[in-house]
Amino acid sequence: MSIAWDDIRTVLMLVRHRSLAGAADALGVNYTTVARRIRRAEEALGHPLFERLPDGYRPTAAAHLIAQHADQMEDTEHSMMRQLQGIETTLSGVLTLTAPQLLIANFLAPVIEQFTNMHPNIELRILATNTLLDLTRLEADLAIRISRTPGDTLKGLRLLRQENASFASQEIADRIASDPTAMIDWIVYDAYPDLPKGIDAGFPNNRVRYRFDDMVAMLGAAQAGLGVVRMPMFLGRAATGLALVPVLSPQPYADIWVVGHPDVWPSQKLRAFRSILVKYCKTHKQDFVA
Amino acid sequence: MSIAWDDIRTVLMLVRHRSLAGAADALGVNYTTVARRIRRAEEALGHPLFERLPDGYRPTAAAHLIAQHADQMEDTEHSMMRQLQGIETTLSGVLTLTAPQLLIANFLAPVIEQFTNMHPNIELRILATNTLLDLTRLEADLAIRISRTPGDTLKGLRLLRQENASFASQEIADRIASDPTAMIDWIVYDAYPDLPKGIDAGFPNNRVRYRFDDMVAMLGAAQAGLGVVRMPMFLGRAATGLALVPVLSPQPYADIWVVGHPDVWPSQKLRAFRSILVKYCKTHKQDFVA
DNA sequence: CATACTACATGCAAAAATGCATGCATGAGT
DNA sequence: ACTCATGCATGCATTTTTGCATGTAGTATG
Repeated sequence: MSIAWDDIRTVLMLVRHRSLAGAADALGVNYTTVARRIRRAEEALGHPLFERLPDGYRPTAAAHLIAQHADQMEDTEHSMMRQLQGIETTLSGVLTLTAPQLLIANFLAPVIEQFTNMHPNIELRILATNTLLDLTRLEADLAIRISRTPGDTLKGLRLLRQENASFASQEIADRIASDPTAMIDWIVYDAYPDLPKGIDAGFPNNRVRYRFDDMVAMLGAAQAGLGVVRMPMFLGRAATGLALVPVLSPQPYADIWVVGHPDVWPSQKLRAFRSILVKYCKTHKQDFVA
Repeated sequence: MSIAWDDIRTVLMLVRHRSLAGAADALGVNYTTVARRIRRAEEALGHPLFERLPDGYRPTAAAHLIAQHADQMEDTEHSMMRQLQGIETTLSGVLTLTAPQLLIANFLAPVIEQFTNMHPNIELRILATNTLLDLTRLEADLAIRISRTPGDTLKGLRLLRQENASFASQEIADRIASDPTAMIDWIVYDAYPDLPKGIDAGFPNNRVRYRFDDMVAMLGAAQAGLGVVRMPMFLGRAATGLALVPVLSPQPYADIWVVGHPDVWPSQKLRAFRSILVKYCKTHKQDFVA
């Protein structure tokens, strides 16, 4: 009566995903393999672990017990992998980075290029995403985040302070300049559906015209001349066809941080990347404020 | 960059046993398999884990890091296996019991027989040993131990209080009875090399004649008429050819306990065994005291 | 009622992992 | 110097594991 560690992990995944296919995906194997490993585990333990119902596998109490412990084992594994990364000294292998897509497209691209040129043996993997990835699980080694604080248990470095302002197409900008009292149409972010605070008293007529849940889309809408958007300074400047409009005076916005798990932080690869990143940010500070 | 859990376990075993063959034994595989799994792990991590020296594999820092975490994972696995045992309700499968050899041979045999008759589907595995097995690692499910306390973190039930006395062959017993002042030869246990305390004043001449490190051997020596041995009441009575000699008056000795890990303790199989065991002990109390 | 979809079982061929036999290097014992 | 034991590498045959193709049951959907 004993069980292979790989099979423990398979039970965990099946409990977690509730279908052979889901578990198989998570494990990177075919779902038939999952079915067979489960059967093997059940035989090894002399204990049924799942009920085979017409709509899927349903874990028994024993399976839940296993999953609970396997969860702990997985935590330990992740901690191990992070620490292995942390003691890594060679400048080769993969380095995974995550950052907001707009920051990559409009600011970080040169950093990435410079890094890959300087360290051709490091394969840089970029995850452009808006959701926060879990650095504890090593979904990424480093994350560049826009937030007021670095993560809870993460180690972080403040790269830049930045400011917000209002931007619109050149045409709209001209119109506002010529008649500040005309109605100004705003494009706002879904999560903050009201008019931005701090609109200058010289522009009395404002209304929310569009609400988007995606900043890329808002940028496009502004470029197409649909209205005024509040956005970070660097973005308004970098995006073609947009002009600063003085409706909203520049105001501080969430800082830009680079964060990582303390375990992997000391790795040479990460040091190398941070050094280039920090240098680049220092020389481009002025792009982020008025 | 990731690693199979079975390979983590293999690294652990190789760090622990310091040779392919040792690790292979522990894992129940051929040593070439261990070598290949290690190579695979190194390739997966892109990291050497062992130096190949002429006299064996020597773990690198990374391997030690892995072993350290794998150790934790193993603890979790053991805890899992124990709890799985604990929720077991079927009266089938294996039940592993450990007890001192002399207790099995001279007292427990009927319990074992009765149990296997009542529960023919349970395969009873008996480890007759003097060393303490690790119940945390599930080397055994239940242990019967002679000691003053139950184990530290173990759950225990006191089965019997017992007393010691002095025994010898009939011939010696007769000689002592006819002349209490004649020299009495003692056979003592290596760990307590002096004459036992509490020898009755009526027997003034005593000396240590033999020292053994094994109780079975001492028993044989006493039966062969080499001298007087202090031993538990039940043993002196059960062993053929021995008679109680009044040199040492009966005195309390370490109790007999049945102990187990709290996780596995509730299992139906263990309950069943304990119930037979306890009943048997109750009806045989008198064999253990004067 | 036909249709598509999900979730799984099963048989077979391909791929991977394993065990075994053989050979080499080193160190200990005689 | 010779033998033996330990510890490992390598090539090959076998076994095990895996993936894929096909088939079935239940469940929506129009």
